[in-house]
Amino acid sequence: MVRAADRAERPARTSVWLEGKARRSGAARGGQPSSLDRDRITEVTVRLLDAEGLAGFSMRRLAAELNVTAMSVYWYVDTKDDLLELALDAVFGELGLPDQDQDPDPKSESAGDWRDQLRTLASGYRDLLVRHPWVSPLVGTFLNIGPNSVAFSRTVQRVIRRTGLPTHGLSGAIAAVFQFVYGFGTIEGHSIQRSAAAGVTPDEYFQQAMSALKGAPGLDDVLQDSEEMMQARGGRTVEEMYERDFHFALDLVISGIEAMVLREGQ
Amino acid sequence: MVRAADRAERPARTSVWLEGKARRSGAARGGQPSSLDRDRITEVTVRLLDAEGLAGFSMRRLAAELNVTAMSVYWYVDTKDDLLELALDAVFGELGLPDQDQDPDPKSESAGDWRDQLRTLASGYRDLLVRHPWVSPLVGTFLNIGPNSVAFSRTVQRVIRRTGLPTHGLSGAIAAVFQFVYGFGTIEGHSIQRSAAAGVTPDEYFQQAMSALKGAPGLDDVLQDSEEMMQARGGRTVEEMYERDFHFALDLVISGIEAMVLREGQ
DNA sequence: ACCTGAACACCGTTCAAGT
DNA sequence: ACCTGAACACCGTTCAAGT
Repeated sequence: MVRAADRAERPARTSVWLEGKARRSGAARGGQPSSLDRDRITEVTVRLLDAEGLAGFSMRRLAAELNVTAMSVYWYVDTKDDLLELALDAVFGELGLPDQDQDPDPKSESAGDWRDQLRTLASGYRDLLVRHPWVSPLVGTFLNIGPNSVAFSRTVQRVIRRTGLPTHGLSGAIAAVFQFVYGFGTIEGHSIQRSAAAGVTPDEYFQQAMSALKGAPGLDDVLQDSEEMMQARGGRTVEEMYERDFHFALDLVISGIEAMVLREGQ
Repeated sequence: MVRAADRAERPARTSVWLEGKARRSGAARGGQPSSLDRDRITEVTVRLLDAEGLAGFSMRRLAAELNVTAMSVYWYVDTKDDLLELALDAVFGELGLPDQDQDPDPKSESAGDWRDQLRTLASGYRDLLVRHPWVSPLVGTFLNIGPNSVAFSRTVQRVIRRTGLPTHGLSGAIAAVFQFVYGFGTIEGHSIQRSAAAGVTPDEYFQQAMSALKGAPGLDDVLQDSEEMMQARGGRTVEEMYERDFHFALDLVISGIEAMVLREGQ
């Protein structure tokens, strides 16, 4: 935590993206390119985070992976948080957003249905959170002003404007969709991570958890309710259940947007 | 992270709540009560987490606060994670849920409107996440089967059943509401925490961030869009903006539930 | 039954020094 | 310009020992 003394000494860190200016980027001199640069460091960081999780990642572990001493990385990056911010924005680049200047007229028919576009963006974000479970805590921690996160926000805003919602409802609607996806993807990612850490499939883990809970006092009726809901959902695997819930909830939110458009329309 | 070797040695930790049985609880012998017990340890843990944040909390720091050596706590708790699970469930007890056996008939008029009940639960959960920003990462990490979290889930299920949704849509609707609240409260809590760490009010922090971003290339138009949306929202403080967005989004999701009820009704 | 002290294997980061 | 080594002030947890 930040204590008063720390605060007096230096301004609180805001973001890597608000740094002095372009950082040394390898291959500076005439010789062969240096083995290290921000891109390579970021790339290996993402790989390690995927493999070991946020808690398992350390500067020393990273340095070892780069065949370099622990402190070398600090030449390219001021703090571990800077590095995590870089990794975070890097994976936002995986999202594959639609070309942004194409179709400048939001009302044209060829612009495509906002519902489909919203579904694509939401699914992409969900997949990102599930593929990289360390993304979720970082999204909560940092300012998210890297180029790729900004491109994502920009795209989200553009699509939400197409709904026909009044301006005062835009940010609320964005929250309803993407904070839902954030929460959903976070929990789904953690659950997959947990079963992987236990060395079993999600389905096996689910069965184990269920039978472990069977014995616990006061939980039996909750379990019964859950099983009832699971039966009704009809999914045969855990993954299928997540899939059905996600799409039902997304349809629900989209219907909510349509209702708000009608309500505030006239 | 868990490596293969660790896995072979012992079964993966699941939850404090699935432990052998009741733990030593102070005042065991005839003399004056021991200074330590799980309740007191949990209480101090919550206080420290509130004050220092999840990153600032440590077993050694906790022991110091309890005027005890670092290892004493391990008599009452197996791991730090156990302790965090206890703290997590403890704050879920702050939610003040409606009495659960009252009004057993879900169709009776006096049961109250599910919309109001949903709003109460959602607001309570949001406040919890904002008041204790360390709750959010823990909700994502653990199984959430402590008595108070279970009571919360149970209440949520009961209210959602009153909407009239078909059974196969219940879990999706729960996700649409409470994963949204989870995401929203997480981000809101972090933003308040960030400004507090920087020693300024949320409004001051917001101004600072805005002017810092003014210089950054490629962000100007995003800023302009954001300012436009803020104008339209009409909130005068950051807190007011969060408030408006939250309630707009919640209304939106509730409208979505109503739409799904109608759609699947006949 | 409860608590301690020393130790192990880690952290992020600073700082002076090397090439 | 880039990298190293030693050091500082921390971690969670184990283990043998005390009372």
